[in-house]
Amino acid sequence: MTKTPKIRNMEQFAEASGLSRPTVSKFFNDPESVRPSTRKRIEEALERFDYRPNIYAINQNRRLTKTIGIVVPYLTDPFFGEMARLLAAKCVEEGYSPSMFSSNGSPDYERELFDTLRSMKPTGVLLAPLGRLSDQKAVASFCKDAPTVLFDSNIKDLGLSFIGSDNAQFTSLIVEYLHRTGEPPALFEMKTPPNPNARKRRQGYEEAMASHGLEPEIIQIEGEGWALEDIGYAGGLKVLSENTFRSNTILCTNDRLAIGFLAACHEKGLKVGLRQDADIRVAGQDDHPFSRFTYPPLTTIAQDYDAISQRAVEALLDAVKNERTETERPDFFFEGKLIMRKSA
Amino acid sequence: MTKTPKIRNMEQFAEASGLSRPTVSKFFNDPESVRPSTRKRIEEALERFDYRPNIYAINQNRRLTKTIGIVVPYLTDPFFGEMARLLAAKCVEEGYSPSMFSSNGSPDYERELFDTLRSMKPTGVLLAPLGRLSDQKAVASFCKDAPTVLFDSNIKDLGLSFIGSDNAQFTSLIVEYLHRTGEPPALFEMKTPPNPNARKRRQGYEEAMASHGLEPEIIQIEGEGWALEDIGYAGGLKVLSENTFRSNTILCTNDRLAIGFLAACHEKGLKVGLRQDADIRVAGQDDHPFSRFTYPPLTTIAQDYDAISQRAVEALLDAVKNERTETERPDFFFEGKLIMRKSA
DNA sequence: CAAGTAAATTTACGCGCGTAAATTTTTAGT
DNA sequence: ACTAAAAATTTACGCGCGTAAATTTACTTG
Repeated sequence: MTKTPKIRNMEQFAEASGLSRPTVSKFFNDPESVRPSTRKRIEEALERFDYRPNIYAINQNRRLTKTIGIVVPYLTDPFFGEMARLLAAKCVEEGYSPSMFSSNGSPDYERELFDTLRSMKPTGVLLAPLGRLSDQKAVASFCKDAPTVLFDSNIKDLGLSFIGSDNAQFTSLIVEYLHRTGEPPALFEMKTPPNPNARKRRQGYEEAMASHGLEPEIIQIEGEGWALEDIGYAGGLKVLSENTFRSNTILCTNDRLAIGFLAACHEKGLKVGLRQDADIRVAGQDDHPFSRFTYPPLTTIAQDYDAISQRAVEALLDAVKNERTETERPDFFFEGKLIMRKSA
Repeated sequence: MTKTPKIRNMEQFAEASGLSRPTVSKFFNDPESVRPSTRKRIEEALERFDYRPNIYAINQNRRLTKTIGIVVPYLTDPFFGEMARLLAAKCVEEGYSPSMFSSNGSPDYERELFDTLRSMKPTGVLLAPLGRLSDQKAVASFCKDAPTVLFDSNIKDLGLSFIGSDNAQFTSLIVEYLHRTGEPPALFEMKTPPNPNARKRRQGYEEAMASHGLEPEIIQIEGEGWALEDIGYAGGLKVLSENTFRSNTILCTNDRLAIGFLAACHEKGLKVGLRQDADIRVAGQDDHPFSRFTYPPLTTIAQDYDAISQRAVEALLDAVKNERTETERPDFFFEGKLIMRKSA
């Protein structure tokens, strides 16, 4: 544990391992780039003298650093917490240092983060933009400055690639299920959703209903920002009081809204679920980490967090490696899996 | 928006603003350290030529960087997501750049993070250790290397300070409430909790019960790790099936366990809540972001996230400023507020 | 307006490393 | 064992900034 004299810099470490500094430097940039025998000598020296190159000195001279920025709109949202966590882990696996940021739902702060990220000279950035709230010009100019892959929330033609969900597939899958097992669903959504996925899901809903020869029924609620549970709760109370919708099956645009809507149902004394004596069925979309623990457990469409984060990192590194530009912009839309629980 | 010629370094920026480089350097280290008139000149130049000092070059020469590390055990847990988010925001307010990390419940990865953090030469680190799972020696040696303030999870005598909750107060508050409004609670806890707060809360429970002249009743469940909802659910199913406890009021060590336990109650067809016709009352501790939306809404004790994060940053910067050592180690335990909802 | 002080400037060095060019050593191939 | 190729070494420069010391300039106070 206690390692011998203190190594101050690469010079001293090179001396201690009996090599020259440039060779050691090569090793740290790519261990494969030196002869196996020298690699072994360096690795042995690393055992004896704990030394790590000064990250700041390294990065000062690199045009691009071995860093990847990760930006999510709101870290408290477990969906984004999980994404940030998985993305960071994948970056580490690939030998990069991730830097995580939360834009906290604020376009101003998102813009500040762009400046911070620019000054970090990262290899690339994995960005879940605020969506509708984002300063579109700022995002566009940032994407020009740093290799950026968007995820979760798409902005047309921006970035090297977009990784997200096939929202239309999500909705058609669950509409089909709900229709097959009971009344066709009404869609419960925000009038002005912060995230563009909502719009795609509405379109998906309309198409899915049409394909079954059904009349769509859309319930739009008020509310701004990212406190989706609150918005779903307040909006739910309102529409349940006014009783302005026909269907006994409510499909929420996303799980967070559904979680709020469920609370509103309980507040109104409604029995939720797929049993005969239930008053209403409720479904969500996303398979939020908590959806398994709502009452009743929420029927929803699961995103494949792991696949999405994996692909996002791959797409970024691939684009950087092959010096792709925004013109190609391959997008990946992952399909969701129906998770049948007791709420619908 | 389009700013004139490109500034490559501080030299050129100094020239452009008609000042010398050392003066400009002083400005960036502390804008107050230059005369108001020169400050104005620099700020005007900043408007015209967007320039930001190279962070790597800056940090290379500083013994300590203007960086603060933030480490949480698990970013997907909204409690930690929220703490990380708030801590990062406070750091920014104080003029520091936060770096967030999640140790992902892994002692090995926590140790790796320590090395990463060491090489970052941060001004300080805000660390929520894994707790019982942490490599105690590694934490201890890290605390010696970098100014570290612990939060959430205390490890005896380590770090410059500890910021957390007054766990005994939490428990006594809610025990008093539950006792006053119905049967005194049984405590529902993990046999081997990952976090030391659990132990404190059990002690608090035992004391509180004793102070009311009541016999404590402790229900211990199996389970390892941080998937607390799952553990609470599985453990809940088990104890509800065996029906081995007397009280109709269950106080969970924390909200996440309670969320799992609630799901188990529903699975077993139990009516939860404070109404006459309910079978069981359930309460938690922490006021987890999701607790407002459980069914029934969870009665709990609220941590003051904002105050805790504020104090943690203050404590760290204060200790660094005054070069405090681990010997003093002032600790802060915040009191909780009873949040009465419908589950108990 | 003088002296005294505070601030800015000039000059100069160093941080720890990347990296290029020229040279020497080691390795692989016949 | 000899040669060509590969790898390592030596030498040297530069990156963008912090920072110290000595000096000059600007501001404050009576």
